[in-house]
Amino acid sequence: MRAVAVTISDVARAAGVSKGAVSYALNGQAGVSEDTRRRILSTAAALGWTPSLRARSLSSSKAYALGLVVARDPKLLGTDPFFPSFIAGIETTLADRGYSLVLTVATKPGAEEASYRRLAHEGRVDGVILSDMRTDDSRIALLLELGLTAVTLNRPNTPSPFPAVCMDDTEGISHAVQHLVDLGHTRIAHVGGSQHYIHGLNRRNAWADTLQRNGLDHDLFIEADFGAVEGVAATADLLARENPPTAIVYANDIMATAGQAHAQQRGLRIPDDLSITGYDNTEYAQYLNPALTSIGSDPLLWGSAAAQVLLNQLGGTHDGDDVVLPAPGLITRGSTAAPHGRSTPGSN
Amino acid sequence: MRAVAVTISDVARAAGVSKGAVSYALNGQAGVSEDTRRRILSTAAALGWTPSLRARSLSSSKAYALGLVVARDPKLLGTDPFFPSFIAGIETTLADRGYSLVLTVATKPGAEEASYRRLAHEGRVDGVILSDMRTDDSRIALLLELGLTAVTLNRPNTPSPFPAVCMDDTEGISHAVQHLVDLGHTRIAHVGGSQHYIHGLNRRNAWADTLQRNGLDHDLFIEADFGAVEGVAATADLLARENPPTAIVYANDIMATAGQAHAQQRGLRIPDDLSITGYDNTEYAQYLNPALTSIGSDPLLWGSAAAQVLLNQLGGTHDGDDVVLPAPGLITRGSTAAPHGRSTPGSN
DNA sequence: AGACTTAACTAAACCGGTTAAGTGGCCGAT
DNA sequence: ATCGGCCACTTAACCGGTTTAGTTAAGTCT
Repeated sequence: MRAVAVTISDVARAAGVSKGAVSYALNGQAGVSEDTRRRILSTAAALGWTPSLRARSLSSSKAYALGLVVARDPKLLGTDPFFPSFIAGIETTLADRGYSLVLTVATKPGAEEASYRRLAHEGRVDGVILSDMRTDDSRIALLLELGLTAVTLNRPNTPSPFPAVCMDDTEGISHAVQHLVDLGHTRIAHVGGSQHYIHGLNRRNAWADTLQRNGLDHDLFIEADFGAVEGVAATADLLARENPPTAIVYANDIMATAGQAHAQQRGLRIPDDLSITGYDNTEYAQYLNPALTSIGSDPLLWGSAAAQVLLNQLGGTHDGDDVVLPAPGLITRGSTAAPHGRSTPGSN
Repeated sequence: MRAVAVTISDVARAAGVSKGAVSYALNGQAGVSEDTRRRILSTAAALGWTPSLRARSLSSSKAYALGLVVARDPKLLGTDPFFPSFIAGIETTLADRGYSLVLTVATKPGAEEASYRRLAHEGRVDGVILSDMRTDDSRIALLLELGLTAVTLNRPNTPSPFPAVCMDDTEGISHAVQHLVDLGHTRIAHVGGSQHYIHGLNRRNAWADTLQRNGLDHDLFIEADFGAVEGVAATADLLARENPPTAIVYANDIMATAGQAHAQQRGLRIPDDLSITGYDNTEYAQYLNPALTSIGSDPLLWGSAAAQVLLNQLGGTHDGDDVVLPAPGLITRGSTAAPHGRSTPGSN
């Protein structure tokens, strides 16, 4: 077998110093001369020593890990392309800094709070990343109670002591709506996500504001849950109205995809009879028939940035400001066109 | 502030015993009488004491965590609905047993091995779950070298000392092919996933075997990478042939979706001119136009079972046998029908 | 030259558990 | 009665780091 384990004592002995000196040298603290530090570090390297994470954890009361609690209805879990990429982004930052990610999935209502409590109580993590912010999000108070540091994705609507990493939802939706208006649409509906989510709310507001700026009504709104089933129901509701929309802006690609299929089954041609836009620019969006106009966010970047801010916050080197990432842009594809095949008016 | 921390010493003092006795009582070991054990445990409960994970980790050389390394091309990461549900399944088992999941995402070639090495070297985890088994999978030797325990999803093709949790791929594909044969198809192609994966290989073999059993050729095979882009390319290749297939069995829903859209853009009607089947039964599959016939696996169950087996293995209570889960079944939808609108022949 | 800092270390306590080794009391066997 | 053995504990070492409280030698000030 290989050398079982080389400890700080082995290094100290080999370098002819005390354990304490090795610790100082390792952590870049005062207490050893530059010469000695170099000597210690080189003998450490020669012995192939790395400090034990566990021992370090115990004596320094740190976990060297971050937590992410994903709260999702089991049905919606597999559909969202956000998390895998987001997590990959987190990893790119963490791996470099010797941190790990502890992931928890909460599929039942009470499980989310329990997860945070457990992570904090067991000391599994030093901080958590809060995604899917909700209005009056109870997690902020919870984390304060638990003494966990955090970073939030976008700024919550309640006072929060935690830094936020922001990626604006509204710009993309505004572009989508304006794009439809420019094409000549006047009855533009919105199938939103749950309005308990800040981003659900933001997207709706951006839709409404842009319509208002163009002097159009924003009464064609239906709230759904970001899932395909409710996306279909909302679409059915809208299309059954006396004066149905000629375009629907969906809050994500899943609902848009489901809505598009439903409209087609009803005999509508897309985009001629109905224009459709999504959000997320999922991989399959471009392979739908017709390909889906969507808004392409960057979860990888978001994850990487969030992890960085949180680590800096933990290290005390964060300046306290929110970090603002570039807003996702509109990707125009075949699912949007002028209503009833009319050509684009000269606006824009 | 709340009580800072109650330690084993506090409990020992309160119960009038030594630290050791408390430890014995906690871990159900011999060394204390039943009466004393109860007394200790009840004072522990009264004080709200839970043993420190960190201290325990250090002295018992265990991490109380499992690892999962997801190796994926960044482009394919968001598309696969498998992992979120799979992870949720793992969680359901872990949470009950006080374990946590450390997740790593490896997007670059060398990163996967580095991840395993890091998890082992830092002692972050006690064992790992190996998914996406490959032929001659180098991870098995790697984990043996690193001294990590593991469980594999399906049995690898090389000797492996680790227990496997199996969910048969071949049955679903056989059903799909037989279903198409029964509808009257004779030229049934397969767009497979990467043949480096055992499940890519299995699905291809199941397709070929079923055709052979029905006296049909199995020469219409193209290997792709489970991604949409290569799915389209493979479809284009097949449809451009002199004698194109009337049905295509894809190795997953993403490629099937992309292939379907491509065929439709070429002017083919589905299912009349071309039948299509997928694999995974993704959420959006039923909302495609037409809805996609697919094979519905159960990642949640798989994750939960895998975690259970691994924990038992770690605890020494696993019997060493592989666990076999029910094989996923075929879900028939609108994307499959008799070729050229002919009615189903009388078979089956 | 003596008092006082300060740099560069060492020794030992500490984090909060587990566990090997030791101790006293009770029991049955000789 | 006495010895061995076992039960129910206690004591203390240990896991591998961090950190506080010394200690020593050299330098500074007056």
